Amino acid sequence: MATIEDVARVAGVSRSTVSYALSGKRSISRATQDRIEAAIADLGFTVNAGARALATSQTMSIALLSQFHQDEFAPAMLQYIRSVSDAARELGYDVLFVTDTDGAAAVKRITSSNMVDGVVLLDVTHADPRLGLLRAARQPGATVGLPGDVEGLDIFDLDFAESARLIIDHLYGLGHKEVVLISPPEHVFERGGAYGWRFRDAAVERAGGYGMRIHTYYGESQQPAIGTNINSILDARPTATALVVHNDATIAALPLVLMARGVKVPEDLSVVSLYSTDFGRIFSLPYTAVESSPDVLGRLAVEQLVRRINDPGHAGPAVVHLIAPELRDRGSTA
Amino acid sequence: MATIEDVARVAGVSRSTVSYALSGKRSISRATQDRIEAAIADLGFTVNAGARALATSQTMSIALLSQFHQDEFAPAMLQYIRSVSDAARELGYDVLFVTDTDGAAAVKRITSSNMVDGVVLLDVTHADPRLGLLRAARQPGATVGLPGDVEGLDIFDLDFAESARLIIDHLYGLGHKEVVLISPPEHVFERGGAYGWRFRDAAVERAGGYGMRIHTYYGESQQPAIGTNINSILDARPTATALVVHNDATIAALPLVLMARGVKVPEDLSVVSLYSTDFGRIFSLPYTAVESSPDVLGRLAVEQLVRRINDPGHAGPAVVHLIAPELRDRGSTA
DNA sequence: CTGAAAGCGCTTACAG
DNA sequence: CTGAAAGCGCTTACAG
Repeated sequence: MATIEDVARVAGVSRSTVSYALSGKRSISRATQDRIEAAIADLGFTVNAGARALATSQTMSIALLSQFHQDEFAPAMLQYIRSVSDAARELGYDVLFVTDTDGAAAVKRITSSNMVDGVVLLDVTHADPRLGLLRAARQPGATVGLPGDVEGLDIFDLDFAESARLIIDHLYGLGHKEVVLISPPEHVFERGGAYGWRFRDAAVERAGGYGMRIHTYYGESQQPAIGTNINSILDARPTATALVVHNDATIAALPLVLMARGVKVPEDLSVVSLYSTDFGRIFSLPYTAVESSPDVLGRLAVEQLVRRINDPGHAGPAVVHLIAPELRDRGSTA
Repeated sequence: MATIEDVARVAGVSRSTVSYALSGKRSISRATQDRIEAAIADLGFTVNAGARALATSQTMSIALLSQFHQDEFAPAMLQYIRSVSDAARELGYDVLFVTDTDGAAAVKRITSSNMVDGVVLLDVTHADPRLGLLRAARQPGATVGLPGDVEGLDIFDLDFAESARLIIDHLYGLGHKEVVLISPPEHVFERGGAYGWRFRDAAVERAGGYGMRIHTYYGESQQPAIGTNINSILDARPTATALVVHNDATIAALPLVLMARGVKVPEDLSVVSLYSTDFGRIFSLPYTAVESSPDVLGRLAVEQLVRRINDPGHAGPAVVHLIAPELRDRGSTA
């Protein structure tokens, strides 16, 4: 493998001159520059990333920590992973993808061994054990997901409370008086999946303010329980005119269940949900829904993280950015 | 950040002794060992991964290259990514997750800058442009997916031809005489997605040998084209008694389409497909299918890659491992 | 059982 | 415009 030393020798200059020619951090004569470039091409030289990282204390990599919970529905996850990965590359960073079961230990391992310049946390829970270790790390951290304590990290998430209000407002505007809400599985709540109760509590409060009746249920995460669950909920609430689904696995299974029951949307039942356009396409979902914007969230987190990496201290106080929900009307409400 | 130098000073020994205490590569007296461990704990020392990599020429990372084609159905992908990531961690390797649009350039960048000890390629096509660069790299490479030229790399894939035969045999055994096959989208074939024709050609040949009629069609990759496509195919072949689906997006949408048509499985139509158990669960698919085993494939690729990393030259000639298909009977054929 | 020193491949003040 | 040298934080022959 050619090193900078080899390039220097072939070009007849010093190592430092080659290094500066590479970085452009000082001016080099035309002739020297040309000889160096020729030598680089001849030798097929590429900078050794590890050596550069050691010398500069910059790895040009960020870690992406993802967790795979059994009670979570995987298809939505890949969109966050992709958006983080794409955004990172655009900004010149590589991505260390970390899926260790023990996320807290992974944060410690990755940060203390200096493998990355920053960390993005996905699937953040209310009292996420990874947060403390990330705050203690010398690298900056950003999360997708709003934890209970936002201190010292840049937080990005959809505004789930506002999403719920937007949906209730929409249904109220259409004259609905009795609504059913299917939330994430109970396990998600127990685990501290705050998006579950942020959405539900806001929906209940807003509906109450309008004098609407709202019945809330936990959803399931696995078939065949999902189908059984939907059916028993609909059986129990025959007078409800609208169904709000805040649960990926449930909304994915809904078209089939409703067709089997002979329920027409929106004639017999209005349906509103929360998912990304891509997710909707994957599952052929025809429902009006709040856009969950995984692409936007992943990108925002990475951009802010890179800002902190490049300008520690000057990037301002920690940010909590809840993006405003948008309702995509697909005609499933009436 | 504490360095090995700090640990040495606090413990009152030399850097080399600390290093050996860490690696266990030479024996250390009990007393010295204890002092070193105490110093490490006091200082919260962790080895700097980059410095170690520079000194040992081992990064303890592998690259995972994934491509996101528009005509491919994303949900299946995450399972390969997960299995590679999990297997790598179990073997002590971290994973650099690379999703650059230009995969060939990414292979070059990652390998020539020495960021990883080996490379796993996902979504490999017949004449994949990444292969040449990976062969030219000094790091070993493994693929999930069978390319046209298998030279110099370890290849892992499902035996799609045998999968097709298994399915045709199964249908023939049940007395079917006319079968429809929906393949991956035409774009996948054009792009060199060899699994498409390996499956189809074997199915056609085997069916021909049995005197069965088989009608082959390309599937679609996006709604609403998927539904339209399925309906027009079924309309065109009313006398076919079995449907073989080798297409993720199509099989995911099939239950709804069949229910809408009032087609009962297996009474009116037998259905056989090819997907993983997890995939089937996500889409609530009730069909008999060949297990695609993403978890097994990802793991095999990583294990072989690590074998090569640890024992270059002695790990034997390049391997082409096509795993034998298994049919999971879920009662969707008669 | 332990230490001093060279080396991994870069970058960057310091000097001229 | 360019070079010699120190330093990033480790590992590992070489010596004793």
